[in-house]
Amino acid sequence: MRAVATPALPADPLSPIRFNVLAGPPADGETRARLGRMETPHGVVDTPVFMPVGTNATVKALDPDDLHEIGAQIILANTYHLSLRPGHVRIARFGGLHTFMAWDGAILTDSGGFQVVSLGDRLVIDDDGVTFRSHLDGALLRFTPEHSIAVQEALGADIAVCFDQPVPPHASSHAQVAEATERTERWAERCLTAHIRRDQALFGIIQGGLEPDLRTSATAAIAALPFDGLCIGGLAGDETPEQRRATLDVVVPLLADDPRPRYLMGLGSPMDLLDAVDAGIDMFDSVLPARVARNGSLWTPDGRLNLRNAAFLDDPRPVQEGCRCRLCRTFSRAYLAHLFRADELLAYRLATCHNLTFTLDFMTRIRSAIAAGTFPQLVRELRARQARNSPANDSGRDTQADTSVTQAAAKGG
RNA sequence: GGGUAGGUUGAGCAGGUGGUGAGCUCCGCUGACUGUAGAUCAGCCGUCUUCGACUGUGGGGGUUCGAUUCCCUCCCUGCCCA
Repeated sequence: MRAVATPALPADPLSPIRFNVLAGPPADGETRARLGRMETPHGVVDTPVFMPVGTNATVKALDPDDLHEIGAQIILANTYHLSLRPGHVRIARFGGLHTFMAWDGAILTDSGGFQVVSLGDRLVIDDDGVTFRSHLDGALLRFTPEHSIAVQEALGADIAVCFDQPVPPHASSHAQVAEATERTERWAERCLTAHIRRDQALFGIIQGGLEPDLRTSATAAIAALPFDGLCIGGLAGDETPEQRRATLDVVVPLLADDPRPRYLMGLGSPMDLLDAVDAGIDMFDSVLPARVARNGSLWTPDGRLNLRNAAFLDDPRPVQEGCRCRLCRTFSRAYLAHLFRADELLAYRLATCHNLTFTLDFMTRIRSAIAAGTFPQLVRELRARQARNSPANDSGRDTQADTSVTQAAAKGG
């Protein structure tokens, strides 16, 4: 299959981002994990990196000071949501997303393509673009690759992303996957043509579902275009970890000689991140840690705590012993449990601070292990711990086991 | 003391004017969440031997084949008048 591999492009000297692999995968092939450093117009991003999601120009419940404290170097915002409200033109009048939301770190905007899937039945897709109804007021809207790029240029993030058509999540036939994948390839070229801002990077998106042949062709097609980075879409859905890994094992080797960052869209649970880093991914984003935090689930090395459970009402301990976050530094489990029951807003901020700190510290530990050449040991250790903590018949999506597995990682950092 | 409206599963209610009251919202319990229409959603929430069964409409009594419903009486609560 190496024959299909994309001819390596030289790094674009005009690219607004500069990505360097500091520690590449060892020659023995035990892992494809790599340590990187991405320079953006708004600071350095150490990879592998997790990007907190701030759909509406805010990481829900947090402000930029919180984000800095957590250690966020780059966050994600959403083209679709911001174009509807408050409107990208308005944001542009305020000098762009960075000044509007007072965030001086890096920003990546998602293209709105994901809404094509998440807005489900309300849409009609044709070769030119997507027509659908606003989730805010039902107004009929149309997104095309050109429109998405125009909005993203107005928003002015450091990195824009191509408008794509994610593969429908459930039981898609090969023909349906092929249609979405090939359309995404055609749209990628249109996005590239439409994108003119020189101070903004543009990433292409590889689709292909779980079909090896389509992933192969999509990788070749997208990697052949002069993007600044490559996204892998459609892999944070309802597939199993094994299916995801198998797909990454198709895509990433084709990019072995490619100098650009690889971004797996939508992944966020600790074990999933570990596996994907092992498969050679550099960038991630997910709503998971923040959403789960708002709903009362706190990630710790010993597993996941649901702070709404009665057991925590009398628990004087911090959520996680030794954690550096705002919550654990100061407050008890009992206090947080009380805040959740009383529907107090502070609960959301503190819980979000914790889960994002946990996730970013986990990434720090991963980077340290890669730098030290001990990443394979880390993977083995955490997988063994997961196997120990979950019954043999485990489905592989047991979050309890998943987070408990990160104990060693959290301790190390 | 007189009048009046009530007393339904932790709370608040719906329903029921003689023919099988376990229905709702809170509270409570548990689970889920992966490029955010999500501070959301789902299940449970009288008892038990839980695909079903049983009990339950303030207490007691009466009429009746049958009472949550009709009658008597007592208790409790709100309001009005003394």
